[in-house]
Amino acid sequence: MDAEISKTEQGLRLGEAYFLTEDVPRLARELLGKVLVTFLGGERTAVMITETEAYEGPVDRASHAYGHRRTRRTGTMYLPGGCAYVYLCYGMHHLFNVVSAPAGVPHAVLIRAGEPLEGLSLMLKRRKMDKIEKRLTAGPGSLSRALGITTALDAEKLGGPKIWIEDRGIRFPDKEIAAGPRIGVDYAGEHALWPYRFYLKKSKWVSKR
DNA sequence: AACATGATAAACT
DNA sequence: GTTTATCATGTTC
Repeated sequence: MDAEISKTEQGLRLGEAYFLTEDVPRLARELLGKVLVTFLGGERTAVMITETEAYEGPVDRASHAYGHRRTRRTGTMYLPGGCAYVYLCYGMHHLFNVVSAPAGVPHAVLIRAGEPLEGLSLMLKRRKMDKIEKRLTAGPGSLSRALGITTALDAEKLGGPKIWIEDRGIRFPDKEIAAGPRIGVDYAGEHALWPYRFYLKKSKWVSKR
């Protein structure tokens, strides 16, 4: 079931205040249905967010900022909510997170998947694919590649002009949303079991069922 | 040495 | 179609 959104429709850009909450699991759930837009090199691409994960900084063993760890990489998460945290994973994947909470509280939401809405041909080109299929934008590394997001955007504010998030009024009832353990964080012990991953049950644009 | 992954191939059902 | 194994890749600590 594809979201019905015209190519030219615009939504309300979420401002910094939206991202200042410390309730990062709630924010992760709220971001489902929001529209992530990049405008790079004069070209625009957009997806509707379908899968997210919350990382609760200091108290979360799965977070890079567990125990207030502060390094060159994690410093970005201590910025005020509303900017991008982009880092390189496994040497080749640029993973995009939304920094959350006020300055000094290193919470973040990993955006794991989305439904393609705009700039489909450019997304295909960036992914070196020739037809639209799930793997275009399902999975955090694939999503970033399709949207042109790299570590060059680390610490970039989500107010535009390069990258922002819109509310186009798309809403989902709780019964259409699944919550479960996060992916690929087994090293975090029992914290890996926290139900901090959220996704749309009915969407095909999700990395794993 | 570890790491918030993805592509591919081979061996299943 | 699905599961499973393997590996590419480079920054961080």
